[in-house]
Amino acid sequence: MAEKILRIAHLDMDAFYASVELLRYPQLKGLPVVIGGGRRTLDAATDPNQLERPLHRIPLEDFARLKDYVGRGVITTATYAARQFGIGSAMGLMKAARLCPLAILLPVDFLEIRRYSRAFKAIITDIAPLMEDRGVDEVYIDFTDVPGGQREGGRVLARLIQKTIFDQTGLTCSVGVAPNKLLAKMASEFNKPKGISIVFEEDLQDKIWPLACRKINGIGPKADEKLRALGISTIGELAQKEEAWLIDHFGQKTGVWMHDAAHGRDTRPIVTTSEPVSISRETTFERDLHAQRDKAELGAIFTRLCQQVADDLARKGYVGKTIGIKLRYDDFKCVTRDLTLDACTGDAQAIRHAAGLCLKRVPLTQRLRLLGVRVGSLARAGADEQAHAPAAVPDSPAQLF
DNA sequence: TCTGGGGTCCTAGGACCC
DNA sequence: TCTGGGGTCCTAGGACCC
Repeated sequence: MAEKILRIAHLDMDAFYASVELLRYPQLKGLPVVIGGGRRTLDAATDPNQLERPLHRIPLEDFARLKDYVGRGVITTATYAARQFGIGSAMGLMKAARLCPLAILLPVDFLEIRRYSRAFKAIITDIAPLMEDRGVDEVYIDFTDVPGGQREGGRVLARLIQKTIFDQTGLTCSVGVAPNKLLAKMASEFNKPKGISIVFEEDLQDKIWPLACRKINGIGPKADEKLRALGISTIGELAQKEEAWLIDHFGQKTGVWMHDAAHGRDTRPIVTTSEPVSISRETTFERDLHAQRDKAELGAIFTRLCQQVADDLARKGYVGKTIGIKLRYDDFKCVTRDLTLDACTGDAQAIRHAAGLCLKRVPLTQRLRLLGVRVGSLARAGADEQAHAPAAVPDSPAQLF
């Protein structure tokens, strides 16, 4: 019997949002479909009175009505047929409408997405219990000690999981199996869709070094740009650099990490459970609002956000003691302020009060496009039942704007 | 006619304590 | 009265990810 080696898998659902929609609307296969939306699209999608969710043709000729409907929504995903028009994820829906007036718009059905997300993860943990949740459509799985996890480098188990997910949900996924999370994540992208890629340590030069640095999970647009400016565009080129040189240019921590990553080294374990660090709610307004002129509207939104955060905390069973706000101005510049209380709270009024104090520390002459409320430094509710005295200062929402 | 929402982690400076 | 550190907490901003 061959020696047991570390086998870490990264599983990524193929076009998850679009695939879930296509299960419901198979007649849309091959058509340009964009999935996403603003508040109104989402309201329509979750309206229990609408038994059948409408399919919306984007009518270019009625731009005003469309704008009113999709607002400032962005695209979550687009089918391949839509991508051919230049439409892509995170693009504004209005821009997409211009690029492809006949595209079909589907609101994201979050309940359905969550249902399928839970379903495929349950299938995985039934087969391989050590799973790390990385969002709705991605997980890491430790194959090392699972039956079949060592056969063909993990291919046999990957195939079993793929097939079981497909048989039970109709959805497809791609899997990469490697000695660690870093390499597994890259491997899962090699053969999309429905791909399986097996990477061993000795594959580093052949399979990893030719890739762009941007393929490393953790190197984003900024770091990539800086690397390019230094004449480095592939992982292989990055690997040629001395660690000390990278530390000089990127700092101690990032420099060491980059050097390790380029050589395929990653010792992060699979994390099967984790506690949240913060819980927040934010909203982009349908139009930019002014602190003075739109005082009432902003005040109402602010109060609603605080209430939503309080509800989220209660539902998840947390309280927190750092209350923060986030503002985005009409020029997209962003500021945050926070305030740490003496004790944890989950109370909407207390959150509203603390957030109000934060708001007073921020310039409010410019129009706003987004407002957010955050609670951090979380603790489990009821862990210590210290009665948090409600602030003596009267809550005065109207004065804040 | 641009650009969502919900997160995590890191850095860096200042306060404050030992 | 000059010269130190280290450690922790708080705050603000930013990069990055899904």
